[in-house]
Amino acid sequence: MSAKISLTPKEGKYLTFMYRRHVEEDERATTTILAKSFKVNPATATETVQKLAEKKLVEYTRYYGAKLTEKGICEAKKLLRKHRILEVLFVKLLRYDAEKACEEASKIDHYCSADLINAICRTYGHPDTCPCNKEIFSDSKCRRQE
Amino acid sequence: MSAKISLTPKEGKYLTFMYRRHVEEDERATTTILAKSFKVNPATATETVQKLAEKKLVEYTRYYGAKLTEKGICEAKKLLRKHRILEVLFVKLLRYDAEKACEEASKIDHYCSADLINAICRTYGHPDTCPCNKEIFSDSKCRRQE
DNA sequence: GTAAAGTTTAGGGTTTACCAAACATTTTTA
DNA sequence: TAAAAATGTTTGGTAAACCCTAAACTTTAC
Repeated sequence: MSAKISLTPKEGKYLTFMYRRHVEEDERATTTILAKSFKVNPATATETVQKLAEKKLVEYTRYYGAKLTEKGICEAKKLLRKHRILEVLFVKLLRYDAEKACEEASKIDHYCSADLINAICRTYGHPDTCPCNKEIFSDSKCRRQE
Repeated sequence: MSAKISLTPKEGKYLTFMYRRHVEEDERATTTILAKSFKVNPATATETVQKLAEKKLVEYTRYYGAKLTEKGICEAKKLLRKHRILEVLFVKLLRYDAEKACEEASKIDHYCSADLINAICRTYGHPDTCPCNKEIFSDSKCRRQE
């Protein structure tokens, strides 16, 4: 049993943002980039990254930047799964366009239980990509409970 | 233009709880009842009710209890609409039972935009009751944007 | 090697949501 | 009806989540 990780909504947003950099770009996110992206003061970004480091979700090197740990990657994937399954729901059920789907998903993804997300996932036949063609990570509990 | 009301998640829960008492029972909610329902210290319930009173959402009389104002009823209905539309979604789309649907709806109702709720409402043909047969209040913007 | 750019620290601030203990009011009941 | 019991409020905290400015420090690029 690993200690349960409790993420705040904002921490979750940082994590998913960093995941994208991590896999799509050059591996690290500087606090300045984070600060600009989230429109906050650099000091605030530093603070949040340090919180994530305390929780062992990122490896943080002062003046250099941060990089997700295995644990961080795992959490980011869980969140991205939620986000992307919600996007699928909004596009398929409500005919939202990808952008609007993303916007609405962002408002609630953090608050949705894994159970709820899995139920949606099953309903749509375990989609493997979101409306903008990004991977939807799988959850071992999802197919098992069919 | 009336000043925009900003409700915290907890305030929203209090408001909807009080709405039920207001229409289904004896019109007032004492702080003790609220404290018991939300499993908090009576002092906390008093504090929250006072916040709602400041926002003119309830009429609060010390040592007696609180009653929703027109504005409070209006806000409560907006929240209950969100909650109940989500319940419909979870029951119809995911075959959740009413209780589980309620539980999951409670986690996200506060964060869902009126737009999203209306889109779901349209998809299900403007249902007028939730899975437990309670009224789903209408939103004038919902049918208009068909 | 120094100046500019980038980053962190220190010290605050606000809001939300709690609690315990002391106090005030209302209700009950003996 | 007066005192005890139940109810409700005030006071004075705590903690977490976000956010900021200003000053100090480190890196980088000339």
